[in-house]
Amino acid sequence: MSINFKISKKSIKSNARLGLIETSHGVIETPCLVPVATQAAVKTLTSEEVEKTKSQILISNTFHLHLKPGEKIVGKAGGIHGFMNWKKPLMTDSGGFQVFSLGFGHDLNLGKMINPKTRMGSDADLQAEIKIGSQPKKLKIRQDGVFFRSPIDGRELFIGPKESIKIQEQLGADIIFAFDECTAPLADYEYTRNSLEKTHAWAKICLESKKSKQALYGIVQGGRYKDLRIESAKFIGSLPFDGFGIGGEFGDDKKTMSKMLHWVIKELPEKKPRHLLGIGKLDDLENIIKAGVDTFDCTIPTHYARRGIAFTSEGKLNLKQSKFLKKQEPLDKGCICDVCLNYKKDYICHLLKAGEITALRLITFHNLYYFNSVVENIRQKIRRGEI
RNA sequence: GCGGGCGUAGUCCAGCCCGGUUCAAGACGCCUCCCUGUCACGGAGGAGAUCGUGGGUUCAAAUCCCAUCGCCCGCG
Repeated sequence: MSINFKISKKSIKSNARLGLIETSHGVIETPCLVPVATQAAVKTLTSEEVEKTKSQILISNTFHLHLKPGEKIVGKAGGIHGFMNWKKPLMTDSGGFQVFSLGFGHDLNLGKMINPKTRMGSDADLQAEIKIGSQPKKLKIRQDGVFFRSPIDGRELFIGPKESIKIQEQLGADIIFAFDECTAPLADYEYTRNSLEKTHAWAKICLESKKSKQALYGIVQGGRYKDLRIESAKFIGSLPFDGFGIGGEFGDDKKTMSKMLHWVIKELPEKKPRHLLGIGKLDDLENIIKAGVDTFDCTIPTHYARRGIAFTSEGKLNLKQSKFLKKQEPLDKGCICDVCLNYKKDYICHLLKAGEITALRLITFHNLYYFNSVVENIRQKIRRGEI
């Protein structure tokens, strides 16, 4: 079966809504965080442990699994579900983000958000705008798809909409995404428009080439340009997708993000689920949900955990700081996750300083549980009509 | 007792032989910040030594000389 989306409540104070996404691997309560399992693993945790963090669905990556171990291996193992022993729903990202991250993102050393503090490039890079006709150094973006260079052995490989769908069909996630070009934040208007046209053409090809019963989400792009965002949302929204991803950049502050999401979400069909790709700092969650986002994936809880950062009701804590060696208290006083019930900051700080990977496991577990709890609370607030 | 080696930031150590744009480099550690469709052990920045001690040579010494203390290795 594909998926079935039911909206159980719509807020009158915002665009927030409560819903259920039914899949053949179970039901997801939305709004919902989608932890990232790029290579068919939430880094540091087993699938059983991830389940204990109240995670409902994971997102894996087409590009990475295609390279290693290859979709045939995963397919023979019963798809990603069987391969990683994850019994709940799954998504796969299409590889579209890698068009950006391995392309201009790599060249200009930038992330999806422009953050001048961390831009390490030369002044020329800082000024650079990506103009129409320009190509990333390591890959070729063509009308029919993208020539990548394998980060593993350097060989060239081609992924376009057909290829991405075919791979995703073998990977077997419940929800798959159309192949897109995630536009770089420094792309100028003309580049973004041109890129958008490719993403739109690819969206149609993805719909046409899909043979499975997996749910397929189209992806809205358009960069920071209002007319392009609206145009993209109207176009992608008019196609018979099962849901919609919203990709690309969203400014670097909450107001901009909300504003940009409103442009898009207003144009998308009310009755289909919306997934915000790659967004989800703790501070973003309530905003994006109020804007009408149903699901969103983000590496923040897991990635930051591996840098020793724990998210708590007191904010984010850098557990590597020596002061935590003196704290005999859980990461978060109010948290009832296995880690907070059993371990204290002093021990986790020690493990980090000693380079023990157990520290990363404990923080990853807590962060996921904490994020999922925060989202659960937001669902409660919507249910009670508070937001 | 004799001969040899060593003594530079919290740690390991570069520089000394050809004394002056290195009055001090690097690594680890420490501190702060950064990381939004993934990158465990990453990026940026910062604090920290006046070079064992005393004296001498010189315009100028961590770098040369003398003495002294401490440690190490051989020989007695």
